[in-house]
Amino acid sequence: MSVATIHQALSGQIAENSNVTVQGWVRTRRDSKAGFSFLHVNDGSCFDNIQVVAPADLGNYESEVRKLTSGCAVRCSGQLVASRGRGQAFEIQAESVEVAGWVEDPDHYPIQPKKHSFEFLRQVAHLRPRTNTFGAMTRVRHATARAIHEYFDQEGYYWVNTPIITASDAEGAGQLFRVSTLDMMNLPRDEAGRPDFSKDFFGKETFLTVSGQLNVEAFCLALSKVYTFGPTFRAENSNTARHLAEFWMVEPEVAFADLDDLATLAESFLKFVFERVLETRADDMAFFAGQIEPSAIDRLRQVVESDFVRMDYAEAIKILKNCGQDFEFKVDWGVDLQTEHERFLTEKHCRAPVVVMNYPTEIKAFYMRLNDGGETVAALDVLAPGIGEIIGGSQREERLDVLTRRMTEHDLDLDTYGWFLDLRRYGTVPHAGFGLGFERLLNYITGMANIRDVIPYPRTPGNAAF
RNA sequence: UCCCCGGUAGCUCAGCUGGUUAGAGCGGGUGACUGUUAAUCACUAGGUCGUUGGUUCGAAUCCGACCCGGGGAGCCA
Repeated sequence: MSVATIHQALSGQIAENSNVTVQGWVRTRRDSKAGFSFLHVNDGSCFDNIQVVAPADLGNYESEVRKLTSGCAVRCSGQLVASRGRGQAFEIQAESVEVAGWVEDPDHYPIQPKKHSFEFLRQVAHLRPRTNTFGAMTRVRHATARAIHEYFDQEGYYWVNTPIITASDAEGAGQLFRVSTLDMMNLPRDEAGRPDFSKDFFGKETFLTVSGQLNVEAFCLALSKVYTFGPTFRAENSNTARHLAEFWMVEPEVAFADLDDLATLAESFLKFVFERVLETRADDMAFFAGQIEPSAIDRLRQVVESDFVRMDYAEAIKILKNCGQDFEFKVDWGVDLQTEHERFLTEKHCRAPVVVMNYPTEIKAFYMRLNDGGETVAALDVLAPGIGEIIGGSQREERLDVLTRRMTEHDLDLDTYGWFLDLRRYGTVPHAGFGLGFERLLNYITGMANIRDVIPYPRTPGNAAF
């Protein structure tokens, strides 16, 4: 009697009429007076449950099987047979049902076979993996991460694990989480009375990273094609469906590449990932399209099949000014595009993903490459129908004198970033990269509305439970 | 951080212009029925109405404060 996953049992990988054992958690139980009970069991290996038919002549039928409720852990052995009922091809005719773990106090078990609000499920984050939605989310999250690694691997990129703890603030802005082992009740002080970080663990002030980009640039200028994929931290007091204090970010960085090369990469990357997820998690995507967001599958297909439109920021502004649409935020050259503008461009004007390129210098970060004339930098945003910005990136400033000047303008400490400037001193080349919020990508793929529901344990202001 | 909305049974909610013992569906228990599909039917248990002050003869209902949750904005990925 071999142990099988429910996926194996249901997908025809196991010969009909052979004996199998499945292990998982009961979703529902229905009793039939004809002399058996139906157990629906899920082990997370696929979206579907397997139906176990438990006959009344099992030794523990009255004492145990008839007392099973949602959430009980069971080991079921028997013959895998063609189902006599509708709704599933195979089922297990049980010869034994062993209860591995009971549910204490079933009428208070939070996960019932019914719809729960996502707000409620966040409060039981340790049990929500047992729901259809979070099972599907977890598998799609995995499939997406895999697709990302697979894409970069086949394109010759190396995954670089940049540090989580850092002494530098990558963007010169944004709130950071402090990392310290100092005794907060008894802080060592310098002469000015300020905390003396030279006594801290690293001998200086340190934080959790807000981006791996600066660190990965060093590897880019040696290994040519690299990317980061890891956790990122922002201590901003943002309370929205799109922000987390701890999230995962993907940041490819390519040497000998310009902004157009980057736009090409972004397009090919997104298409590959969407296509792969649709292919590998068809069951879960069907669930998201059926229960969460009707367009979930169609809009991914549309991105895969469409040609991305490329336009300059200046052109985007011109379109928005002349389109006759009344926007809440006025459009003019020099302003950053609001979500309403981005969505107009991608959903109404182009009806396709749009890459907006060459933004005003003022509204972008110091490391982005200054275009001729200095008015704009070589930055791009990829806008997708239904969500807006999904990727932001730029060609990097590779010229030492220009970068030094811009860092000074942004009030950055040149000593802290000495190593970053070194990269422009020794064999500098044009290079470019982008950043993609992994959870935002998952929101887009699954149609889940809140970013707190596409990460196992969301960290947001005032909430680090579990 | 700002602006709105909400907190009533294990869950989803109704009740809220103040007035006898606070309701429903689902879930739990018991029974009936059935190769059932979130089955169906009957019965049943279950609530200090977020906390705390106040107004009142009387507060789930009105007012204040606080706590928690959600939506929107800003910031951004």
